[in-house]
Amino acid sequence: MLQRRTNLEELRKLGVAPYPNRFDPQATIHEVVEAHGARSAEALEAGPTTTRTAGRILAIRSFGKANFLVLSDGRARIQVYVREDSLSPRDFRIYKLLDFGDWVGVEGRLFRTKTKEFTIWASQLEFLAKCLLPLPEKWHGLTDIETRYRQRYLDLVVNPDVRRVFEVRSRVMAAVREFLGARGFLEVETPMMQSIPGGALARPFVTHHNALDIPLYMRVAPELYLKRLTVGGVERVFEINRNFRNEGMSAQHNPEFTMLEFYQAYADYTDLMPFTEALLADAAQHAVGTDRVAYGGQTISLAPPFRRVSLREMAREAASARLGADVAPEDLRSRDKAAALAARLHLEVTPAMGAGRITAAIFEALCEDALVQPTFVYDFPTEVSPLSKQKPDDPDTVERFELYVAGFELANAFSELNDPAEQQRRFEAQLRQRAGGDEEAHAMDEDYIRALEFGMPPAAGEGLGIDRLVMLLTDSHSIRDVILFPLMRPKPVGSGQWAVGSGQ
RNA sequence: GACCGGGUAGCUCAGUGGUAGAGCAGCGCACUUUUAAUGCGCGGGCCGCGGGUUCGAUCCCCGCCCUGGUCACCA
Repeated sequence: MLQRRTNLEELRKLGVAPYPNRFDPQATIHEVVEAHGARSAEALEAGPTTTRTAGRILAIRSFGKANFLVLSDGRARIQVYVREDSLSPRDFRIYKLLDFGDWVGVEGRLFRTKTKEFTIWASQLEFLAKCLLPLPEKWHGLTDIETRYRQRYLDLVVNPDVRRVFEVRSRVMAAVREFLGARGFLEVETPMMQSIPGGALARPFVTHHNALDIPLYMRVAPELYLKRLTVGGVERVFEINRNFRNEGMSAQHNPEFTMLEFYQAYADYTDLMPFTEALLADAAQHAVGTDRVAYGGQTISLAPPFRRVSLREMAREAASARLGADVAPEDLRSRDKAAALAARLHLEVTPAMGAGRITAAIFEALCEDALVQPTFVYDFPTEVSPLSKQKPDDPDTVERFELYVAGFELANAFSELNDPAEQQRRFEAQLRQRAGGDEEAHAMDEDYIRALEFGMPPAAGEGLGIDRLVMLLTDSHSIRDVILFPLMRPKPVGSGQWAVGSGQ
């Protein structure tokens, strides 16, 4: 470390700016490799090509008069051949002061070494920035998971696969926007700070606005605002942005996560199933070039159509299988019978839980993990779906589905409840659950009721977890692997320790 | 929140109740096409923090902090 500072001072003495303001590359390293990396030694000899590029030094190999640098632009790497008699005395003195991790620009002719390595024969060297701290070791790299998340920049420097994950993520976002835009959906941004958090059953983060002296909540979902927009006549609308939920963290849960929500007027939940299939197949095709993805040693096919099963039927079958006895559909309809069934399955049931919540709990406990290939689980109990529309012939059931893939929930969609009186009753039921100790129960939102009273067209809406989709497409098994700066407990930058992540 | 594992050099990791170890990285020298370069030499540590047991603790005991995984809740 001291040596690096000494080298920086030596550069200054040479009149070399250790942090110059700009450099003019002709091409990125990635572009140079793309354009010329396949050319043979003879071809490079016959048609000499000079290039000018820049990157971070990932290796220095010195052999007396023959010296090699490996530069990276974060996407590709290229070797640079440095010899004293090809450079000006100034540039060679710069070379002697380089450290692993420094940023440099080079200009030179492309060729292949005796070992066929594609290489730039440096004729000019520009110093671009000093790396004062040692980078992780080149062979084992950076494997400490905590440091990888806290100091993602080091992870990106040393682990090339990490860059790929975030390139996939970027393409997923672009493909989703393109898909929806092409179908007439308007992208909007709605409040992330809300005075009444709503649209999902979850505990919010609380903050405070000083000038208004009011509490504000970080949104748990954009749902109620997007539906207000359908009231306003925006027939197709979507938002991709962060939601915040003040709950536990796990391999599938980060306190802030990115969700796509979209709403389509005049449609119901059955319309969204083929729509979702097409959206996912398209996103996969654009992001990774295939709709068959490897995940945890299994192959998951995102090719339509996906399997469809009713939630009650799945819960009933799974309970029957677990108990080795036939469970009748009625056993999930009455509260007493459902509670007795849950007890036999060793599931915890609170007094506030009705037959619907118990059925959902049975499904989650027994069925979720087994849903590896994409599966639409449809027809949820009304009790766990305060914003969904009931089936015309069955008021205890709503028109709702969740899409499960690889054992986790990827999307949640339903025919939107647009009857203000019924919505009022649902909110009141939620308030009773809240009074019964359920902190995730939905709050009353009178302005939302009023909006519905102005008339919301029939519509179907869906939320889709972008982080989880990226996990699926990149074979990532922790949500932290697809979020650049996942939340970490703040940690001081101690002696010898590196810096902190987003928890700072 | 519960359970299991981890915290030793910049990085990756060994290790022991009695002066703290390796590889890589760093520094010096040699070397004109190497690529985990090689060879020789040299530096480098509150062994997570606090207490206890002990003549003596990095090691044993207790507590705490941080962290990875699993489970519970959630998308």
